[in-house]
Amino acid sequence: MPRASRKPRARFNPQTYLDAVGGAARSYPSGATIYSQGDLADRVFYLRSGHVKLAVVSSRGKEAIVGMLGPGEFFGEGCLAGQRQRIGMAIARDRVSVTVIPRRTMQRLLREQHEMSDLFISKILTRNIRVEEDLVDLLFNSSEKRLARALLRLAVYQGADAPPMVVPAISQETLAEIVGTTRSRVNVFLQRFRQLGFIEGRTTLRVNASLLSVVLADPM
Amino acid sequence: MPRASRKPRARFNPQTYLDAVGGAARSYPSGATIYSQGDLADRVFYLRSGHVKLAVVSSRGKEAIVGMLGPGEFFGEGCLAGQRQRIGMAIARDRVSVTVIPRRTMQRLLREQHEMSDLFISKILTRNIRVEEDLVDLLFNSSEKRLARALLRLAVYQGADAPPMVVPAISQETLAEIVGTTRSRVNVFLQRFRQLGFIEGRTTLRVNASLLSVVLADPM
DNA sequence: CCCCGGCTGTGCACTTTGGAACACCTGGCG
DNA sequence: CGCCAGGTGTTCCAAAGTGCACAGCCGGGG
Repeated sequence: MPRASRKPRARFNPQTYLDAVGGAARSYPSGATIYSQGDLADRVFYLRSGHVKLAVVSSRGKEAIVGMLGPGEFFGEGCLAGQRQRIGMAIARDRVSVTVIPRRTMQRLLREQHEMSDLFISKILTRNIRVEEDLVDLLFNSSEKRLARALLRLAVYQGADAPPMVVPAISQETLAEIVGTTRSRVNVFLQRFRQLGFIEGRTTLRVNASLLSVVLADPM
Repeated sequence: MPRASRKPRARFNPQTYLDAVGGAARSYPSGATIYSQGDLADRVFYLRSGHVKLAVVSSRGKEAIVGMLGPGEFFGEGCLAGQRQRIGMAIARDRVSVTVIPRRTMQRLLREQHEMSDLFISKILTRNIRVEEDLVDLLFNSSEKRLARALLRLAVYQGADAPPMVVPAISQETLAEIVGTTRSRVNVFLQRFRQLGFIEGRTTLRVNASLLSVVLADPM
């Protein structure tokens, strides 16, 4: 193989390798639980299509969202670091299809396929950075700013023409869990943003990114 | 080499490999800044001895501690995921010696040395889990519980005889930054813990682990 | 021996947040 | 057509947390 080329991983499809080692395809309907807290942790998942939320529930019922993943991401990788049980749960947010790789297979794959391990490391590091960002966000910013940040992150660029980005329908309840606060609070802030013209619409809301980011800049 | 043996990484010294690729040794006095926010991110550090704190400062001066590292850990690895600038700072907490590896060298090393990449992945995943724990801790628990948790984590087992573990001298200010609250608050809780007999001593404080963990179990 | 800086002990006013309660809308379904 | 479920708009109060101010303690250096 031409591994002397300068950027060998410009387009690399991990699926090929995962299939080659016999990774099992599986799919879940929206809302299905892929694994839950306490389950045996002995495989890694590769998210082929759809979206997955990673959440943890506290002893007193509250739920916190620690990650929202899209296609091409890995999850359940804690087992590679010696974790025996899942410390959180993975829930399908829409129709999801994954490839399941047993722990040892994944370990072997990471050793034997450079590109695979490159990709994996880079994904993990990126997730790591993301979680750290969330941590400092939580430490530094008020719920209002965190909500603004979350909205900006959730918003997707809708074609080249429309500047107002759009947040794919999400309940205030879920927003609250992402931001780490209560629904009533989210509601109040959303209202405020609406009145200031930062967002509009009810279920799927349109976001004026440049306006909304004013909230973040604001001293307090 | 006998790589057929079942547990090849039982004792694996990464330092050998780091030296082999020309990793530069460097050392810092206590309190020195290893890198700071905004610096060019083009190398990875391997912590040979001493302790390092990873912190982020907000636009309004507050400082948050996102990690406390000990010997054998990597840091500054964000650059492997395409980060151009350091998003936080690394400070030596005592006399520290590190090995510095340029980004590309590290990437090559990770591809070519299985054990290296095994080790690295496992370290990164562990850190990841740790940060996620902190995140949910912050979301679920009150400052009091977080402080209790932090104390338990900081405490080190002092020889086989003495059940009371010991927290290596640390200022209330730093504790506050770790826990994510204010010093006055930390002070109050420490006082409370003292009165309940959970801890004793002033500068380096002795911790009664089993008693202190009562705080964590407590409903509220 | 005294002063100074750094850490600790404490009180207090002000803000933010959580949690719960209640009315309202809207779409689906019998 | 009326009911129900699930999400939304709104309000309120007590609990938790922040920021600040000020006093005390303690060790080291002039």
